[in-house]
Amino acid sequence: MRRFTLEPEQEPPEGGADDNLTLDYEDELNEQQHAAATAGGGPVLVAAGAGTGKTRTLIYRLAYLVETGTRPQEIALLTFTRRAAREMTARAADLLDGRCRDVRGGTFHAFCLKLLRRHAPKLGFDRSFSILDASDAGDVWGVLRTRKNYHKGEKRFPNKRTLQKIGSKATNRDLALEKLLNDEYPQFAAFTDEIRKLRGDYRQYKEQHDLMDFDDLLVHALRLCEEHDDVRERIAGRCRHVLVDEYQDTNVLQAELVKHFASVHGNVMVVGDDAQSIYRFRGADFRNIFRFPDEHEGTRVLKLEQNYRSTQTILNLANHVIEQANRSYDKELFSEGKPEGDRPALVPAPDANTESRFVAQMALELREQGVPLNRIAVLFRSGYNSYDLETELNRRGIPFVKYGGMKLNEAAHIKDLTAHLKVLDNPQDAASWNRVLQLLHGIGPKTARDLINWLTDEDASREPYTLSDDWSYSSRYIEALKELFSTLHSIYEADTPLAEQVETLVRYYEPIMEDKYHEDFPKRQPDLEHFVALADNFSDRTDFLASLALDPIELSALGAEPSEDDEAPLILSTIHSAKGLEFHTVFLIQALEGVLPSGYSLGDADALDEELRLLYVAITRAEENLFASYPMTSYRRRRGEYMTDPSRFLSDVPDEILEPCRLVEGDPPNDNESEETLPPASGDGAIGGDDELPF
DNA sequence: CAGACTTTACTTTTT
DNA sequence: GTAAAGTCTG
Repeated sequence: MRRFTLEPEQEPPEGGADDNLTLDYEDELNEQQHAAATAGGGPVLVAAGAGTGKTRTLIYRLAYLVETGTRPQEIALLTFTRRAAREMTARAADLLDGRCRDVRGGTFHAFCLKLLRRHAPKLGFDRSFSILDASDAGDVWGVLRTRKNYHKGEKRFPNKRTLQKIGSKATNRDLALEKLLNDEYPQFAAFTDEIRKLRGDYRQYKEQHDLMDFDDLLVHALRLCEEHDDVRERIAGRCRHVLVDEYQDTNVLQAELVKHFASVHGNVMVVGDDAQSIYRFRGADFRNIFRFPDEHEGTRVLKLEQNYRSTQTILNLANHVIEQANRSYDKELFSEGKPEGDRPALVPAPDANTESRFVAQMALELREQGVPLNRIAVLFRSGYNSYDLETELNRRGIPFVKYGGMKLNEAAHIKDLTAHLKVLDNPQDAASWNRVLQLLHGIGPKTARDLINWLTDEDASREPYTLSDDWSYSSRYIEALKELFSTLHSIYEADTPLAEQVETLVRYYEPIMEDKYHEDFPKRQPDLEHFVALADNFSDRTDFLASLALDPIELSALGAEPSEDDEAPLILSTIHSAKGLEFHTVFLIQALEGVLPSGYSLGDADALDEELRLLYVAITRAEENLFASYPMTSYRRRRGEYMTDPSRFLSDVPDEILEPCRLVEGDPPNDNESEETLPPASGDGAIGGDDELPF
């Protein structure tokens, strides 16, 4: 017999021999960054303060690994958003002319999805299982809740949305239902047994119908690793290096997953900042970052401390704010190589619209000074905090994009349309059938339920999307149902490209939408076209639906497609969505008690601390200027106009750190520097020449 | 039983 | 401004 000898695989050279490297890591990075980027194998924890070049370090880390012989496919880069993953791999690819492009990366959820698509049968699921987003999941809870008639009881039973939240929290925090209910939902503690039963039903339902919600992606990936050693080894074998960004925002499940992914090669680097943990509400636990060294033996802890982003005056405020926390954070940020800068300003405005005018005017002034609009961000706690500003910006024709608002797939008409696609993708998906059927005239909750029972009948071996003889349809809806089925069936049979399928559905759905939303049909209609265009980027329906769920499109970003010569837009963003980004100037609006900190957090010290960290994140986004503003009066439907209080986190900050300012209406008078002037209150003709800008 | 209509309560942040 | 629950009518 002939023998072949395989040459041993070439081991990547460990650091040191930097002669062959194309990048000068020592020159491009500071000492601490360099240490992190070129660290050898084994577990490494990088504790990085805000603005210390964390992203830059990770990018150079990627480049370094690839340059020293790790194949990009064997690097797993786990980030918090897809945007972050894309940006990072693209920037690393730029450094090494494309060589980093094949790094495997994405969110935990997306990464797990890929694993599960491959291995789902081992867990009793079909490979083509569908994904439920939070609202789909809520719909399933709703179906089960009605089925059990819990809503008819004497006392108020939690609604489907709340049930979904409760279930998800218990899963993500790995918490007993009873404890969660007692601690956080005492008003529903009496229903513990019912909710537990319902949760069992929910789990069973998903298994029977090949559905996974967001949490299941983590839970089942974990099961895969725990119950199938061979699979775990195969997966982990392909993770020669695991890199995790924003580790302070991982939950218990994700921390476990990281351990499994690194279980073969043991090369895992996590980067994070406990002071920036802002996802407690979805089960994140900043303590993960402290536990990491205990869980991974031989962890080296590296620190990034020098801040390159912000001026010292901005950092003074950040440091002062974070000191108010119950827990202490050991990092004191100091600025490196930046001028002192202007003091951050605290700007009270008489009302929300004045606040909006202030922001709009300042943004335009900065723009005149040569700061591009997309280097200016307006940050706020919740999506609705910017409504007034959006109106004001529209009125002035200032272009903007908003992150963290309504998503395309959350709009009712898009959900209707997607439900049809889901039913095509998975005829067992009762929640989607429920939505689809109830769009038809003559079908309400009861009829829909009966029809669904028949449609999703397990042993039914009939051709899908066809009517059956042994069912008595009412004449009330039979015509509509026939049309629905013939549309679905034609798509099912024809196997046309996805975009055409969607096109067909749009043509079917449009009249229904016109009827259902006739008052704002014109506003919604363009979205349907966008949706078709979106589908055109995918060839596989299941992929399209998964991407829609895991990588939702900002509704506002769709309307304004960036044509080349359009000016870059002003950035409006929730603080959460602004994580990891930096801007020349930051306006923090609605810095109000009850908003930031949110009214929901007031009773709970831990929750309050998280609100404080949120403020800290907002402040540390700013490079040069920071304006925190709030309206002194506000308006709410029931209460009418009322007086507000500024955020407790900002009201007691010494003047040397946060400069109190005053807004003055009217003509620009004296040169008092602490006063910003506004043009006279609007009305149509009142806008001065300064405001008529060449947009 | 569906659907139009009314009343009521609630509305964070994201994968 | 919306979604869920309640009420009335055909």
